[in-house]
Amino acid sequence: MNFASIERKWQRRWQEDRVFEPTIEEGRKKFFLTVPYPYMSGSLHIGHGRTFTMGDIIARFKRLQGYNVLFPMAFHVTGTPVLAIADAIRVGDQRVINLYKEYVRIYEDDESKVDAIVRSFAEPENIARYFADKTQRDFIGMGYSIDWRRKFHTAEPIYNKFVEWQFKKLYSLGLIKKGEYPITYSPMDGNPVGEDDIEDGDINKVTIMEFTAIKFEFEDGYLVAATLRPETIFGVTNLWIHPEATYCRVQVGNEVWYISKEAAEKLQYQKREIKIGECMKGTYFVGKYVKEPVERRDIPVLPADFVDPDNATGVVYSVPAHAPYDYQALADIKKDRNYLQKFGVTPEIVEKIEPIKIIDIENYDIPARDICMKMGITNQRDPRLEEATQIVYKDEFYSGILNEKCGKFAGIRINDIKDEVRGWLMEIGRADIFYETSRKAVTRNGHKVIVAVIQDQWFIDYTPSWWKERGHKLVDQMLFYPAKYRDMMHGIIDWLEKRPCARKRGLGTRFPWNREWIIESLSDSTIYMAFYTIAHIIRRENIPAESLTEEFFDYVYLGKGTAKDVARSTGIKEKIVEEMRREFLYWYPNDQRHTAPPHLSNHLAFFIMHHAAIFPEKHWPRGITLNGLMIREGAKISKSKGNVIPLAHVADRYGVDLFRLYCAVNADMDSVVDWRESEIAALRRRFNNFVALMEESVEAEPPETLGYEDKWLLSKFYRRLKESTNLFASLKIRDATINMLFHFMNDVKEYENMVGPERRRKLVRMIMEPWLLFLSPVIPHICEEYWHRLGHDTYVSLETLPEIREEYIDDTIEMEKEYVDSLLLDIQEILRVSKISPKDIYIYTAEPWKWEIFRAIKDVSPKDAVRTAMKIRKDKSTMELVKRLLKEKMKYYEMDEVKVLEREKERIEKRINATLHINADYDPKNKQRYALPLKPAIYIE
RNA sequence: GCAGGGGUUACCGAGCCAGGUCAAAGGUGCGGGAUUUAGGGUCCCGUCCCGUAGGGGUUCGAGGGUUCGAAUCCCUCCCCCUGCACCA
Repeated sequence: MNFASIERKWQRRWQEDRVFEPTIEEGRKKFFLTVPYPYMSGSLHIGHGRTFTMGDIIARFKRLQGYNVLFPMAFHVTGTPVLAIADAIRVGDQRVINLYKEYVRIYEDDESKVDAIVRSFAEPENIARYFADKTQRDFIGMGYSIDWRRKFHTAEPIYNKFVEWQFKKLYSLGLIKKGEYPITYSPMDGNPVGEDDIEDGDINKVTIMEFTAIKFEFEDGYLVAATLRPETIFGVTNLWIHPEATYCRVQVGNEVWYISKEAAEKLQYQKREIKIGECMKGTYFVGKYVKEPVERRDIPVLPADFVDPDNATGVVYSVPAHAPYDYQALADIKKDRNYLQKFGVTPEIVEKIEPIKIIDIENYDIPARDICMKMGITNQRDPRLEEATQIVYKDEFYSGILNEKCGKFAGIRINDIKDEVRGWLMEIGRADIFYETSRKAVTRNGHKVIVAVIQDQWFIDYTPSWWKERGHKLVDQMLFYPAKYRDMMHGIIDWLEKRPCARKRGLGTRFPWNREWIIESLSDSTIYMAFYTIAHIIRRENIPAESLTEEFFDYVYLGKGTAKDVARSTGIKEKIVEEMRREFLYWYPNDQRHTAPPHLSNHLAFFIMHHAAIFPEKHWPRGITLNGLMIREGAKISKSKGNVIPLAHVADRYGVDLFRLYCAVNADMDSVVDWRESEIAALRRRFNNFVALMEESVEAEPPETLGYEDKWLLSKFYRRLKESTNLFASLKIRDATINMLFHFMNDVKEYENMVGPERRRKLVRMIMEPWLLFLSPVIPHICEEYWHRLGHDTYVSLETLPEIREEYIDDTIEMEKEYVDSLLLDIQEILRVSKISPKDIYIYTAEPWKWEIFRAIKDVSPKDAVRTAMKIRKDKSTMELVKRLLKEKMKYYEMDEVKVLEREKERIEKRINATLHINADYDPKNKQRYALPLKPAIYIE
């Protein structure tokens, strides 16, 4: 059977018949499901596929439940990556060109065509358009039930107008602010740089460190040392400076700072009014004295090689009691008198320096000294000093307490005091902030990356309490699955502060109040689900972007003003304006947003907050569901690992239904699913078995009368159908599918063993329709195929859930089967252990009095069971019976054991190949006395 | 560091939130058998240890505790994974 062609056939027919293009039907319940649109910097792979697949499975299940389902999709192109790719291709970056050729080859065979297409990618629009087009094809090829009429991409003018509207709403609520902000920046390029622009930025992230720059009085100004541990200022004994590095006199506002040349250059990008004056070698400072800011003690400036002029200010202050580097440098210098003399420093200056201990901590005396001795470090160039620093820092941070040398901060834990010390130093004008990158970084072009402070950065200010309150309220009202994410979302909302919302580069929407800025990509995709409700009408009517004014959106989304006025001012027909308003009112709110957990702290938080700010409560989103990521053979899927499988290859290499089934079944929604070839093979076998069952029954006639075994299978089927319907409805898609597919297929196997394949064909035919219906959300193509081969001319994709035929669910029949099965198991175990080859098997059922006792104690607590039983039949054997019933944990069920055994006699005999004797008088080992109700005694010869 | 998640019988992976019916689903692998089976298919049985009668023993990262009873609840410890903003 060629699954790929079956899949394509149904996908084509769904498209042709516009099966997934819902229209509003007043009075019919609707369900509006969204999955975040993918970013179009390349083609998608199976890892992305999991989320869209789960979304589609949910959409399809909701249709089965009778909802009018809208499941739209669009494409995200906002931001710098697409732009950066276009730039790289334009300048002939071979690495990028090859990567994109790989992408394009997924879809094109002709190599010259590949070349041409990739060349066209020099224009970013072309990248967006090409991959949007191909991704749509991929999605159709995955069988997703998407309404494509509503698609758009985020650089389109009509979308820009929508985003502008959103920002105007936020602005009028006072949520758009302007201020300073530090970012990573390339002075050579004159641009901010993001992760994508930095060499190895994705592997080794560059973050921004906030150093405290502490000013030590020196000559006409300050020698400025930078630190990440401002609280150690109380223990300063000297400064370190690199003797060979260049330092400059810098005018900072009305102050004079002495810092390294590199630092001075960085400072130009961090502060206004910086003037770099004359420069000098580090030796100029060596041997001189500065005043520390707390007690204004004079401390010396000493030379040290470990100082990096290209890190922070290039000046370091020394706290030998607590910093292993400082301790060791001091020790080295004390040992090497010649070194000092080279710089004209008298050794006595150094001799006098003793560590000043300012932090009390258990198990340490002088922490820096202790750790150096413990680790055997004897030289300031020892690389283990880094580790030593980490250890001391960690211990001090968690359990260290500032001692009496620390003035008003004495007695406080480091943990709690860091920022306060800095605040205090800044207040008294002795400290400032100096930003530095967390590691040395260069752009992909090899240009240096520094931290710059943007002076007029636009922010969205998430701090207003009214806004957070609304956000929390929204979160409380919505469904979260898995539920644990609700608490997390509350935490995220609390944590949100100001967020830059515009950049100078990239594709997207221009900032309404300053056209030089582009609205940043996560800020432009917060409430766009609303845009889906009208996008197809905008297209159908060819409405120009200029008509999509603030007034227009105010009416359509918020009901402000009148359609008539909007029509007059925009030139859109009043009827059409009304239609869009109706469409929005019908579909909104977004009932469920399905995505993956990485979106939680960014996109989903903004999604919630922006809805909370802009829309009335009745249009707040109703639910968020999340599935875990997909990995492959235990490893993360990534281009750099070379283990990517494009979505476009799924159909041919695996089969779409198989992929969907894997997504549904191979892991719980919230855990990681591992795409492993060995598991796929196993799943394929079982999927094929299912298909074979269908194939063998599609032409069969259902049975005319029902026997005991038939009733058993029907009971199993409808019981599982009932369970699985509930499981699915509560989003336990995995459990529902396993139950309905694998567990039930095992039932069918069992059934076939009892009745043979002919009968099985007939019986399966009887339940084929409900079975196909139920499985259709997960494996829609094969279900559609057999649905039609059964003669239906509707689409299984538009059907409703099968009826649960309660009349077939039969406890008695199932219990009787379990009874016989457990008897068989017992017999087989005896045979295995005793190694007898049986000729005759004697079964002794429990005597009536045992049943009487069983009945009597079925609802009695174990404690009172014996007493209750003894009232009925005062005998030692009664007590023994009760004890055994309790021990075996026998569950009460009324049954005529003999009748069942007589009925099943032949089957049991066939199964174990021996003659069965029921309650015969022959009982040489006196076994009957061991018989329990529902657990007969057995004797074998 | 902060936050979240996890460690289950050869492997993957359920169960644990609502403690007992859990030696612990299902699959894979492995062993045995069946099928007029010859290449991987399907079906049955077994797969922690012991056991010539359906039974017993020891397990669910380590160590404690609560309970008549814990893989499941509480505490401590060890190990692993993910996210932490201006980036889509």
